[in-house]
Amino acid sequence: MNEEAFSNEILPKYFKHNKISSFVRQLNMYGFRKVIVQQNERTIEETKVSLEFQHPLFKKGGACLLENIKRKGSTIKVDDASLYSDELHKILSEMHELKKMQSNMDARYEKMKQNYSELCLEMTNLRKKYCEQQQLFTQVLRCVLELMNGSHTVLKKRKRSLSFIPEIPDSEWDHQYLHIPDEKKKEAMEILKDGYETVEDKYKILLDKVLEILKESQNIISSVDQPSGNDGKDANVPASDIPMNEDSLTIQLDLTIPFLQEKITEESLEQEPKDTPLELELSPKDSILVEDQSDTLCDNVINRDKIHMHHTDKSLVEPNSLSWKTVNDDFDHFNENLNLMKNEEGCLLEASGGKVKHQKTNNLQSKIYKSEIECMENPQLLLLDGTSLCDFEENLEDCNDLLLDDLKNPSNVFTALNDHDYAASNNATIQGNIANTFENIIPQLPMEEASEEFNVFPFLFFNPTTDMF
Amino acid sequence: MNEEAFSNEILPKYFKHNKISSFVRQLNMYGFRKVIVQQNERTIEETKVSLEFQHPLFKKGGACLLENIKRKGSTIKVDDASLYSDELHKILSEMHELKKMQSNMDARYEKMKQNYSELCLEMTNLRKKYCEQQQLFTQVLRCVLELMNGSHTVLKKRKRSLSFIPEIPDSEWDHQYLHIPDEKKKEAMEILKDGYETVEDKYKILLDKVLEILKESQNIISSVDQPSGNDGKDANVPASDIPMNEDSLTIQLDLTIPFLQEKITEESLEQEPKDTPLELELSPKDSILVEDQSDTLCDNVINRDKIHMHHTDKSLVEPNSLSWKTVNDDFDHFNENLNLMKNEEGCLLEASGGKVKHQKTNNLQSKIYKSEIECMENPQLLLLDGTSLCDFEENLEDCNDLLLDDLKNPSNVFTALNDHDYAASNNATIQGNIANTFENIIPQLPMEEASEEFNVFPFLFFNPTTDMF
Amino acid sequence: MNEEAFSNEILPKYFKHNKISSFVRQLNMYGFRKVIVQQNERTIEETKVSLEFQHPLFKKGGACLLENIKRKGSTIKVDDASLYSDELHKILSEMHELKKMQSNMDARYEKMKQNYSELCLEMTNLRKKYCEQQQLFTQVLRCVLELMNGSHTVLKKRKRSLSFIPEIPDSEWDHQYLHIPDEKKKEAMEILKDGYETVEDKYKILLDKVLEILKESQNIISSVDQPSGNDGKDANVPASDIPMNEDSLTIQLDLTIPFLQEKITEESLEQEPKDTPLELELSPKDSILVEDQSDTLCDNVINRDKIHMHHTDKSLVEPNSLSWKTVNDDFDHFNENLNLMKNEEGCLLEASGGKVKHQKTNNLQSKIYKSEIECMENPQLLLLDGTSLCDFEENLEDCNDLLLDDLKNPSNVFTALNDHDYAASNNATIQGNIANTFENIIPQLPMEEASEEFNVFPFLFFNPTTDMF
DNA sequence: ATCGTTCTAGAATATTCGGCG
DNA sequence: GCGCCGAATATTCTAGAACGA
Repeated sequence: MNEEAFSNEILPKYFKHNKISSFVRQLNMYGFRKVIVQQNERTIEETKVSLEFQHPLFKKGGACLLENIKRKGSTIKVDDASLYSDELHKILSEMHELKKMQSNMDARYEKMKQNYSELCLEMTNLRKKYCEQQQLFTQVLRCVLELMNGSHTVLKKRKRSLSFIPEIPDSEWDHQYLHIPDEKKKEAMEILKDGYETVEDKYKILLDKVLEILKESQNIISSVDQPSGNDGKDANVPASDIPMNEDSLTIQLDLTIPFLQEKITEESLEQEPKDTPLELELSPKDSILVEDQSDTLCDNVINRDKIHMHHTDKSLVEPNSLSWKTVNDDFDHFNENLNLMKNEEGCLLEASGGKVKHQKTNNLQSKIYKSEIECMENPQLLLLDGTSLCDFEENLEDCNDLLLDDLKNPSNVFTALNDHDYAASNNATIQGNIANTFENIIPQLPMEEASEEFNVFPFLFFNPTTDMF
Repeated sequence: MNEEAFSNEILPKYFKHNKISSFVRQLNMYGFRKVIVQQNERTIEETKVSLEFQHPLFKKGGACLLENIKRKGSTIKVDDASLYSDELHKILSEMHELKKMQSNMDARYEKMKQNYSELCLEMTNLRKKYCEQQQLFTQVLRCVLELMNGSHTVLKKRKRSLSFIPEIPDSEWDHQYLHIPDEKKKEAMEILKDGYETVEDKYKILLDKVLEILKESQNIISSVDQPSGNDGKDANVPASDIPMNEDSLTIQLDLTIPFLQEKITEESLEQEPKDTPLELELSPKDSILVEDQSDTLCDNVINRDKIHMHHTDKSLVEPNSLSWKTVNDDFDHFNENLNLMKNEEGCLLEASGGKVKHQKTNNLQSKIYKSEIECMENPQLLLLDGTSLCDFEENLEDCNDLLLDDLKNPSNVFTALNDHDYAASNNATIQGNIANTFENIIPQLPMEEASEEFNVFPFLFFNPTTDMF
Repeated sequence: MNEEAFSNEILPKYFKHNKISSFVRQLNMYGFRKVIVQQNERTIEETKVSLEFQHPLFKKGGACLLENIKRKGSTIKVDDASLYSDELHKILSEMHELKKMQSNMDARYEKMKQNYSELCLEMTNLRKKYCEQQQLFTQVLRCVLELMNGSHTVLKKRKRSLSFIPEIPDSEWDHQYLHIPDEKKKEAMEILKDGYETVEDKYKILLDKVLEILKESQNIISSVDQPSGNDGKDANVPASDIPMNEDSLTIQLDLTIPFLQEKITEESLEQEPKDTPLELELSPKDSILVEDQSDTLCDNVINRDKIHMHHTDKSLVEPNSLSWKTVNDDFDHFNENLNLMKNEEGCLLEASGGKVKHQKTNNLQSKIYKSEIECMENPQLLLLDGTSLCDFEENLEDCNDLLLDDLKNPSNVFTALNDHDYAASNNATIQGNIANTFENIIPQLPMEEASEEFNVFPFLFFNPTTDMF
């Protein structure tokens, strides 16, 4: 009741202080609570000095319970704030992780896309090459077949017109080649056929002549019985009226066999020098292949590819641009028709942004205050601007457009191919992600020496650099 | 009833004030409401001093209910807490969602990457095959051309050296080939010509011999009968002035024509059995097609593919490593030069990170509470870093551009290409994306039976397993 | 100094209470702080009752400063709230960002996947084409080799049967070819050899006959001088001992030549109509190509492609459907075997939903206030349907599986094709959307007329429309 | 590391004022 | 003008925090 007396006299007996506040603090710390008495029950005087505390375990005669009166641990309250804070931090860290993962995925996606593009390039290249090869193959086949057919045709024509006189063959040949019109690519076959037919024609001519000679000889023989003098008639038949004896035949056979051997030897000798450079060129290729199996794929691939394309494209002849011309006089200027065209292209990138708007509603107050509607009600508007998610397809379309653009290029396929590769590598260099390395095997074989006198395939041109037609 | 007395005497007993308004405020705070009486029912006096409040739980004899009369308010804090809690939980759940999505995307990406790698491998394989094929083709062409050229060269050399009766054949050849234009690379033709010329050489040798024999015989005849000297004039014209008797001629013609027919017949007969196995080979293939329509695609496809690749790659001969040698003495060791080289490559993927910054503004509270600045004002800056979203399309664009470019090429990229385009457009029409369909032309022909005795192409080796060269 | 007096007399004058603690609270609330004096500087008495507070703006004569002494607002709470709110909003906005990015990535991934699938299709097509080409090439090679071999074989047979002075050349040939080792498939060479040998055979026959005739004539001559009768010894030499007269010979030649001429005429006439349509088909194609260089790529390309496909596919010869028949009599009905087959398929994607539940408990209040259960509990349910993001991989996997399946298929390429189709259809059945359409055009073209006398490539047929074999 | 002491702050309620309908 | 409420402040009790024992 007497606050001052208590603080000054009693408190120092048990505590190091004489402050009621400190004592109250300890009471609170141990769970004691102030007893609030109704003022009406007491006098104003009493009210003033009310200083009464209570504890559920602090009862008269309950000494044993006192041991359960324990000091309140600290920091329990910290839980709340720290809890929220903890959760927030957790969330924030998770968010960070998610962001990292997303950016990671983005980067990977980019790499993937780049790789995909490169693969598309590869595919396009390969398709082009395939088409070229197919064309080439087709042309070669046509040539061969036409050759076969041509010889056959010639043979037939011969039979009709020539009968005996061989002048016609010449005109026939001319006729044959000059009149073979339109089929841009039948010449090959015809040439081959002509080849056969030529020999066959000669065979027939020989037969004719032999027959003539035989007739003649028979006539002579008969003319031995009854001599006749019609030798001069057959101008086109090589006169072989000189009799042969067996020895001459033997000699000739001896001649023939060496000839074959000689021919084989010649070919062998000629072949070797050709093959040797071929081998020589192959070895660097192999070395390239070996050294290309390095780890840094990107640049290697790009550079190698460039080189490769350079090789191939520049050296490969565009079959379509070639026309077969029958050159009678001079074979030295076959190369004049070569054309090498190039086209270059680029890429374009663009990006647009987006934004997100949002609001928040707090209508909890209304829930809490029973009868009060004053509490604010904040209807929220959460605008998710999803447009940024749109327009993703455009790029793809653009991509396709580029592709189509490439195809529309009126220039030949080679140029497009090279340009393309260059652009691709360029792109790779710029964007920096090279994931895939393709092996570009670019065999290079020595160029075959053109012989002055020989037949040219109508549509085939040999590329000495790539050793390909 | 007595307002003044109440405020001055009663209120201070229970409160620290003596204001009725404060007391009313407390009444309101605890849910008490003023009882409004109709004015007409009371006197003006009564109206003035009406000071009556009521509460649903404040009833006579309902002391127990009083504990349920609770103070309103102080809810703001609680509101906040629960609100935050709610939001936190929302955020956490969303976070979970995002994590799930990301892991999902990661998995998909990994699969995609795997698929892409496989596709890369495919592409590499195909490119290698293409190169091999191209090389093979080139070598074959070279062989053929060299063959032609070789025979031609031989022929010419012969003609130049022998030049016996050479007028007609020479003029013929010259004329014929001089009209063939100026191909830079005439080797092919020369090779073919060589082949022909070989036979032609024989023909010429035969001719020579025949002429010699004829001359001899004529000499004999003339020496028998009446020696004449005008036979040697027409050196190149086979003299047929020698009469023949009917029998010999008839016999010869009979021999010749049947021979040709016989030959044809032989071929026809030989050909048929070839075709029959062709049919036989096709039928099992069809059965395979039928049975291949199994459900478990993945493993089947993979295994089959592996096997297939195994076939092809191992069986294909590396053309470059082959050199053609004309072996005169021993042909048994042609295979020693075979080399099979393989190169393998892979893909690499990498990813880099990015980040997004953003802030948010919440100024709604300020709008609601008129004059109070307590309400939070959270100026926020929401930065959408869109760059991470940018530049995604470039690669795809490039890629697709290449592809489309390829397709658009007006040049004769071949039917296959066009077919492709057609399919692509069709697909595009359906799905709106470009899906390309290629035309699959897969010719299969029966294997020819190998004859025991035949010439081997210098660079070609046949793989019995794959039925390919 | 006098605590009790102060509280009982002064405080009530200015406050509604008389408690020093309340006053101190207010002092603290307005920023006043207790002045702590060193105990050694004061007496114990002083220490006991030290009750001194200070404020930086509470100075003597500084009345004007007092207005700056402000109550510490209940701002802590607001601060907290806004802080949390801020963080929450940040988190929410970031969440939105992440979601956007994820959906973005999803979209891109889908595009990528689609592109990849298309690329896979491309790859498959190209591979198939490659195989076709390879097969074609192989077959052509086989044909050529067989041709060579065939002629050789024929020659050999001839030689064996005729063997008139041919020993040396034959042995040469034999030696040359017999020692060529074990190439399992020498048909190509044999075919070529056959070609040569055919002529060579004729040459040899001619030689034989010439020799016979010469012998005969010599015999005649000798018989003129000294008749002898040893003609019948050579059984393998066609007997030509029956004399002929000139007329019979002439007649026979007349017969022979018209036959050949007739054949030539037939071929020429037949050839031309073939070539003409070829040209006619080519010209429109070219025009199409030219006009395809328009800007609107997609549709143009598509249409062109359709047209082109029409061309190519219908005109390309299906090798499998062709069997080589040596038709001697009628070549007019080869076209009847044309077949055009197409298959279309697609893929389907679908997504299903799911949900996530979670709750959170907030019992912080209970922790703080020992006996109070005021703490709120706000169970929440947050449903996020994330399952829609699942199952994306299936498509890609299917795609790759198809591809790999295709490649691995040990069976021929046709099976791969079929499997592919099957897989595609299967896929479509499972996933239900039509994504990819394959066009399988298997063109069948008429067979070329085989001429009776002239070697036809056994498996190759020329397509005049596409100008390809 | 716990507890005690002291000062300060939190928390709930109380008082007062002003405003809105 | 009245009833009710929001808001600021006041009062009281309790708790946090720093420092020392």
